[in-house]
Amino acid sequence: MPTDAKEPSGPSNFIRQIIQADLKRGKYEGRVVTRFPPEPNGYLHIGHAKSICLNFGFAEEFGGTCHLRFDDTNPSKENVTYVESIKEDVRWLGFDWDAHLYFSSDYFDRLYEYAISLIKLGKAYVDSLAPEEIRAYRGTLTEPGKESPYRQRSVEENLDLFQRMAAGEFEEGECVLRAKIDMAAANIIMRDPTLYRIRKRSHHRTNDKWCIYPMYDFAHCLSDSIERITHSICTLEFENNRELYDWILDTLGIYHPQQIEFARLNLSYTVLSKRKLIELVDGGFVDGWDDPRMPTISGFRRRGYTPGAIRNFCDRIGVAKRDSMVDLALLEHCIREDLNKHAPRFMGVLRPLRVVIENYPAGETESLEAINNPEDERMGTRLIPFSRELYIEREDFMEDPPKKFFRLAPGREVRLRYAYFITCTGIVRDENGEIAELRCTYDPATRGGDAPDGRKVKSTLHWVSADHAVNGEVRLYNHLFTVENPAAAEDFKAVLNPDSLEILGKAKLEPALAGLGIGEPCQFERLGYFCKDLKYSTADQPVFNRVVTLRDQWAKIKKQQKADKKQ
RNA sequence: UGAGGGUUGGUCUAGUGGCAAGACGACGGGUUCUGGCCCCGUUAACACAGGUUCGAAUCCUGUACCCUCAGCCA
Repeated sequence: MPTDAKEPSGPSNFIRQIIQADLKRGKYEGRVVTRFPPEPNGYLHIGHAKSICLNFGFAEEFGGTCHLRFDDTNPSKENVTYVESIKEDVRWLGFDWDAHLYFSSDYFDRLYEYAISLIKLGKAYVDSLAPEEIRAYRGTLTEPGKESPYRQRSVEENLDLFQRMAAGEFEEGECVLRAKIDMAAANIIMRDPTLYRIRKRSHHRTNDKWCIYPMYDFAHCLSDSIERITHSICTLEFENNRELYDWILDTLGIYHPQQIEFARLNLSYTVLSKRKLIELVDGGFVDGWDDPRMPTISGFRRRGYTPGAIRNFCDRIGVAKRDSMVDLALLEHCIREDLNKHAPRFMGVLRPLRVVIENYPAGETESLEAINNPEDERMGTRLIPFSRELYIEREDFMEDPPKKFFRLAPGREVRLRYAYFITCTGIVRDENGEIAELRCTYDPATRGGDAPDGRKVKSTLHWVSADHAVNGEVRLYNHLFTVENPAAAEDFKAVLNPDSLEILGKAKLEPALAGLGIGEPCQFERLGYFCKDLKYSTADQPVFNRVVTLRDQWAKIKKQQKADKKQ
């Protein structure tokens, strides 16, 4: 094994075992070359991240290389915008293809020559059947197909016709190049599959050089072969195509990588099909590909997820061949775990309730020291202004508190984090009878947050000094869908969660938050992790995205109490 | 009812003839200036039926159920 090999991440899996066995047997002379082959027709999502981590991960683990290859064989769907976004996303995830950036379209000349070789071998022919006829001739899952009347064309005629296809002498749909295999094959893929079709479209890289384009099955195995890939790792839906992958390379007698299939990722409460994601974007159901609710890499990035959390998630979900649905809770666990260790803490009040400390001198301000991250003392401390009028979270006060509610209530004493103990002495109501303000007293002896007499309080609240608060907008995100498996719904758009985005326009934030950079995740103590949005933040008003909530014991108790009441 | 795959706690994943393990979740407790983190504990699985074997999640046979394939998409 090469000396630069890395430790495997996560538990072992069947693909690693295949690679290890191949290495042991000396197959591929000890090389490990993988590739990530996206089609540039959409943005990358978390399912692609699994594939990226697998391919780049194995290459790194075994001291090999991983190629980034754009599978751009269909000019009617692909464009450069997608190429750029994909490169950005792979880089952001932390992977480096080094010099190995390729395009299937780079191989169009060689692919054309391989097609000529197949024709000369008598293994491919130009078929002039109409598309509907080809479908009818293919047979069904249980009945064999019929041979095309054009199947017996001579090598010379096929060569001539194929060259004329390439020269633009035929219209789209008039003819195709097909492999000559077996119209009665049990595997439908093998019933003379189409190799080349005519598309009179300009390609984003080869422009108007070609009007014939290779199909996936033809281009993919040959691209793998040309790049001397060793392990061609793809998803389960290509299992049936492996027979064709092998047939093309064997018939041509050229270098033959091994295709290995694994189960694609399914994540609860979201969809991971490119088609459905495009529908959400085009239908205006979300705010673009990078909407923080989207399961795209760019969506997670904007939401405030870190590459490390996503990589860790990919390691932990494992790889296997069975269809599965991973619980979104695992992804949330991964980002909490990362951010808990690394994110600086701040205080921010989402739904402000004004509090006046009656025995605190008006006009006075003092600074209190707060710890930036209790998990990492190297992150230091900061000063927070305190004054007579503050804001606390509306839900941290209840006039008539139920059992197990430890927070502020009339006559009750609680701690303001890093500040003082306060006791609620009165409620001020507005004309509608709603609670408009709280009157409290503070105990000067508890400065910093501890009582010299050793008395305890049941809870600690976050707060922001009214005069010093920065106004901001906060966006709370919830599951995009109301059901675990929206893909199984009759219409997945009908199960979109109407509450997936909640905008809070009147948040009061600790002044230090103004200095936080765009996209740097932080914790709002007791609430969750947030990060400043790169699209909507302005110089005078920051907009914060909630990455994920903190685990919330009280929310569970509340839910339970509500359920008990119903019974 | 053609072919190719699959089936281990609620979820994901190990196991490769010898004590069914880990993570997430859920539940309970401890600790705590975040009802966070951390710590401890509980819960809970080999699809089914036969067979081989001293011994089977693992090997064999059969059954059931699930997924993929009938694009000139990938």
